[in-house]
Amino acid sequence: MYALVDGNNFYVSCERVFRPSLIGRPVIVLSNNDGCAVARSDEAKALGIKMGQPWFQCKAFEESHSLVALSANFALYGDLSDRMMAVAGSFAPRQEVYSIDESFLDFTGVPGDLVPICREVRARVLQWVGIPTCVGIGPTKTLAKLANHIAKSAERKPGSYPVALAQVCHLGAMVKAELDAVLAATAVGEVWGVGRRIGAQLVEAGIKTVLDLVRLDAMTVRRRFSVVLEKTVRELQGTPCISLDDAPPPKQQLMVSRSFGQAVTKGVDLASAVTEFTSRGAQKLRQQQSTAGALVVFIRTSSFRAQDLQYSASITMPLRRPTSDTALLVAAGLAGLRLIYRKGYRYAKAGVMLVDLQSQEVCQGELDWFDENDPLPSPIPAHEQTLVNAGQGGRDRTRLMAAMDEVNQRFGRGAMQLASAGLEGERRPWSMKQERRTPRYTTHWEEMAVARC
DNA sequence: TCTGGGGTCCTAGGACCC
DNA sequence: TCTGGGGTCCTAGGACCC
Repeated sequence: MYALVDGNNFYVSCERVFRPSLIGRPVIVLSNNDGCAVARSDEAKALGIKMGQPWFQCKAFEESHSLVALSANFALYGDLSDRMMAVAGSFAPRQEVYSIDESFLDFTGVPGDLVPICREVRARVLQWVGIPTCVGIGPTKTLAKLANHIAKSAERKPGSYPVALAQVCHLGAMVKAELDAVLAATAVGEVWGVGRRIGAQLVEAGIKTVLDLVRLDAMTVRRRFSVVLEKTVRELQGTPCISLDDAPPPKQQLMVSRSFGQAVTKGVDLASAVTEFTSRGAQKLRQQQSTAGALVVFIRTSSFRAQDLQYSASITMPLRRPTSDTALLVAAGLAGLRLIYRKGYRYAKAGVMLVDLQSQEVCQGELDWFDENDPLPSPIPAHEQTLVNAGQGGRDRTRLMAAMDEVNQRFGRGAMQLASAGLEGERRPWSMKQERRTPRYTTHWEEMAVARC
């Protein structure tokens, strides 16, 4: 049996841990640049605010309904997530952390009734971390996900499901008639793996509820739709097709991109953004002990600004050899930027993708030689190449990167960086708008919560 | 004025191989 | 007139997830 433990309105719940006055009020958390709502409290959902709705469209609720809107505080959410995962994980032999607010627990081999165990999981996460959760239990991951959805609905919307299913719902423990009734009351679009597109196609074909879907023949589904949906149907029927992944493999690609806080026109500002994004990417790369074989850099204007001239471009920069060296990757990124940058546009976003990732253990050997008349010069400037190629150089660079990561770990992100990243403030006109961010209570000494008697 | 930032998997089709 | 039967690898695009 699997259990899915999922934080309720996670970002909002994190904010409420340190500001209990927000409990009971409509609260939303905004995406980067305070762009749109990415988390909503139940009260905010009741106001009709949709997931992903632009902030300027719901701003009026601030006045009319005392809506509280906060900038995303990922330092806080990430830290509370780690704590929540640790507490939940202590209950089962295996755990897969699926996203910032969800983890699957694998109870295979654990004796006894899982419902009281999962109630205890819920209670302990609430007491030790302060985050309310719901738990769904089922013989497959898809059924556990569905059970979680039902547990949440039963808690939020009384009357939608039997009260007994609220907060903790065990689909594997139900008798058939009871299970069928619950599945018949759940829309097909709520199933994990059924998105907007396939959901609409299913409804069109008369398959409206989960019960309709679970009663289909898996092979027919494969023929009429896809093997992906076939797996989903088999999972709903109780046959596990998606295994628990408690040690996810390293990422195959890494992306760092941001929309800018304000439109950017100057190349030098784009260069500072590309430097920063590439540096972040290189750091992530070293964290998972990978190297990148190529780097994609892209810039684009805002498609929402119809009155602006539109431009979007990207370029793939192959690296001479796979690397995780910040300076080399940034050099490639900036060389790419030079090739795609055009004057006269109001840029809204830039990003860097690191691709062709492989383990840093793998290292293709190469003879060191340079031909000044090389008709296809490498994108990496010659002086950078000599830096790494010069005998000891490789090892020294690795130590340099390790030292940089350590400094930034200890003194905060950005404590040590490349000069082309620019300094805070006017040298970084592209930096994110975050006007409503709460303190990073648990990760920054100077922002720690103060208790007053 | 103002619209996020990441990821994965699968399939089809083309190029190429023997 | 008649033109095989396997493979692999790569890329682009679509669908999904949070």
